[in-house]
Amino acid sequence: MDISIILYLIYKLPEQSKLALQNNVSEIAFQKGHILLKANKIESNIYFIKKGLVRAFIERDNEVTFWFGKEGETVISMKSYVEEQPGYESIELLEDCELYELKTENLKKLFSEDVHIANWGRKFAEKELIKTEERLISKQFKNASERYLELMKDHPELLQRIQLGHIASYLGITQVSLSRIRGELK
Amino acid sequence: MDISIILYLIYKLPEQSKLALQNNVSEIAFQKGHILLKANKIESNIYFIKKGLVRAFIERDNEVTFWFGKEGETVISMKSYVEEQPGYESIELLEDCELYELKTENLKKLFSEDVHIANWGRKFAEKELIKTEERLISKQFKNASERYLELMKDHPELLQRIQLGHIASYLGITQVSLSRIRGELK
DNA sequence: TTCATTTTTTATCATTTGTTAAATTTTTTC
DNA sequence: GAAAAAATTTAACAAATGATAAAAAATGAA
Repeated sequence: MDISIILYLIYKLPEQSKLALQNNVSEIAFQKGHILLKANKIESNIYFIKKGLVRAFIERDNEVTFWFGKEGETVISMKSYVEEQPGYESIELLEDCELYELKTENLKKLFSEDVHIANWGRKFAEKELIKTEERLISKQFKNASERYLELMKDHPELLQRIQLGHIASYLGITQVSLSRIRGELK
Repeated sequence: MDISIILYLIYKLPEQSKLALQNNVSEIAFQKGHILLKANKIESNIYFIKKGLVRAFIERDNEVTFWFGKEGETVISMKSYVEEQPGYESIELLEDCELYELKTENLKKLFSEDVHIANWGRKFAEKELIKTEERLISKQFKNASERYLELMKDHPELLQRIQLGHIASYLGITQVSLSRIRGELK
């Protein structure tokens, strides 16, 4: 997915602002397994996924996957980006990826200079917020089985591309529980 | 809490922008029990809490409280605000409240005109996003008992001000389970 | 292909949380 | 302050999910 489309899907920018933003973006590729962002570190870049698939995970006693990103999505350590503090998540590439890279330092400069880009940044945060809020509510209302069906309905392609251990973790259950749920659905 | 402080806690604005924003804010008071925002409705105002306490809840088969707002916090139907679509939550006043009211229509006009206010709006969404993300992660990592202890630690005053049925719902468990957890902690 | 490794499923038992109903405590109203 | 209403706790049993181990299936490397 081209960068101009990715930016547009967040918020339509006037031509000049769009170019100003795109001029700060460079292309880069990494292989499956690469760790793109590291936990407990202030990250200085954000990425847009041109092609491929990644996951965000947090490690404590166990490891929990809490986000998947595919083509068109933004890879970001939110805590680094918002508070300039070490983030809690690492990002691992689940497939070979082509990415667009943007230095947050440059982005923040553009935010202060260009009202359209500031509103683009606002829309980005707002849309991410809606998605996160919907997941929180889903978790509050639905049991594991219902959340699995919801994922199948909303993102069926992820089930083809991601191994079930990660899916289970994302759903907030163990892999064994997910297998049981899948078994019961047959 | 005064409006100037509330706005400042989100993002420091230059004097002129601050006044432009404050000029669109009016004061209003409602009694405990009042429904400030209604689910399935496109809401046209947002509110800042000067004094008092509110909850956001969603009704389906059962009713789930998923947010509490106290002095200094912003009351908003995020779906209305971001997507101009009917929101899923209602807001009920848990105490008599003094509020600052702001028409989203006016706010959006200011976003397009004033880069500082656009960045204020960006920061607002970003900070809400961090809070929501942290709750989602807490839900993924911790069991009900741990989440209760976390709430006691981070917001002890809420436990004094809010009845346990709402707290249990917020934690994602039944009131009976919460009582059991409290009993075991003694 | 064949063997080794990884992923997924199945089974068993333990723990957590839900459901329902009743008892107790607290708050509100008169 | 007494009665009524609302909120909280307790108890008993049911259902969902976790933990551990082992079996089966799928994938990858030589």
